[in-house]
Amino acid sequence: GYTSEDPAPTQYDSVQRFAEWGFKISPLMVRAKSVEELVAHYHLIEAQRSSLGYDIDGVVYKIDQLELQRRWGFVTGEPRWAIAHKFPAEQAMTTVLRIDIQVGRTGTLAPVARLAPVTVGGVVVENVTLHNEDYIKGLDSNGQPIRDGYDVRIGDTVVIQRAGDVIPQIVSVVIDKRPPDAVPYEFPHKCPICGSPATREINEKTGKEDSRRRCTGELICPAQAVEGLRHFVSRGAMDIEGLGAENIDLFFNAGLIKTAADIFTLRDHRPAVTKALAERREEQARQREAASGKTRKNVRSVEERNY
DNA sequence: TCGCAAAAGGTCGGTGTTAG
DNA sequence: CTAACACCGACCTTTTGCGA
Repeated sequence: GYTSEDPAPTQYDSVQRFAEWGFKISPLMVRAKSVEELVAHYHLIEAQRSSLGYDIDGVVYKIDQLELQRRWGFVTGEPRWAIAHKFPAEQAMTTVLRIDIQVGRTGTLAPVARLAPVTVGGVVVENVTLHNEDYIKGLDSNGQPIRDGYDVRIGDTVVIQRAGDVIPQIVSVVIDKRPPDAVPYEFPHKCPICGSPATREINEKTGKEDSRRRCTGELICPAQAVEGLRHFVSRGAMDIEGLGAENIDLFFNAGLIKTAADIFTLRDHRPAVTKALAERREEQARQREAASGKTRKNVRSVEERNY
């Protein structure tokens, strides 16, 4: 919000003023004088977490003096005068069913692990990004081992968490549960969409191999074409309302849009556009019909298995 | 015109990369 | 070391389109 002047010279006293004005404030906020006091209070709140009646994922430490907050300012959109101390993320165990490769706008082959559905932190997680070829092997971008150096294989039992309580992430591989017939994942050297060679470029200056393998098909690759179109209409680019990723897919598959220029002559193909939209609605109606009745029960039974 | 459902838009916070 | 940015999955809000 906006204030014409500070309610008080400090964070703590400002919030106390809010209380005087009738706002509800958290009774758990304290003013600490040392790191030891901060950490002690973190553990105090952690102990009360489950009985609070609302969800929290940690605590935030802030510089009390508002003048100092202004002086310290921000770096990359993040304040230098406040930092979150999060509680350990909830973890869950599940298995890797498959590894799919997605092809992005720039041709990047992005591996995604499909998981047996598992509830973590209140949501059902079925996918987790594997980032790149080396990440699957158990190496970070500097060649250092991650997950104790274990690779991820189809059939593996893995521990996942939602990093920052948001993004699914594989924490570790339960090596004792690896099926005896599990084999190392072979990262494709051909684009799964267009079949063109997928290569890792060498950085000219550093001589280092790019961590990403990319499809060399460029314009002939449908995946790159569609992703390029999605990017073109996205908020960060042309920001075309009503023409999102779903509709780009529909119109591309119907042959109505092949390049960005085709978007601007869509009006000349009104009957075909209407037909494509109608067909999608019918297809969705069929799927709803087929799924009705059993979907919810299935989802619930999957959740129960997790416990 | 209204109510409903689906689609689209927007956001979050991690990882990972490149450029300078 | 900083800055900028792509990417990812899930959730919530807003908009759109349909049938009554």
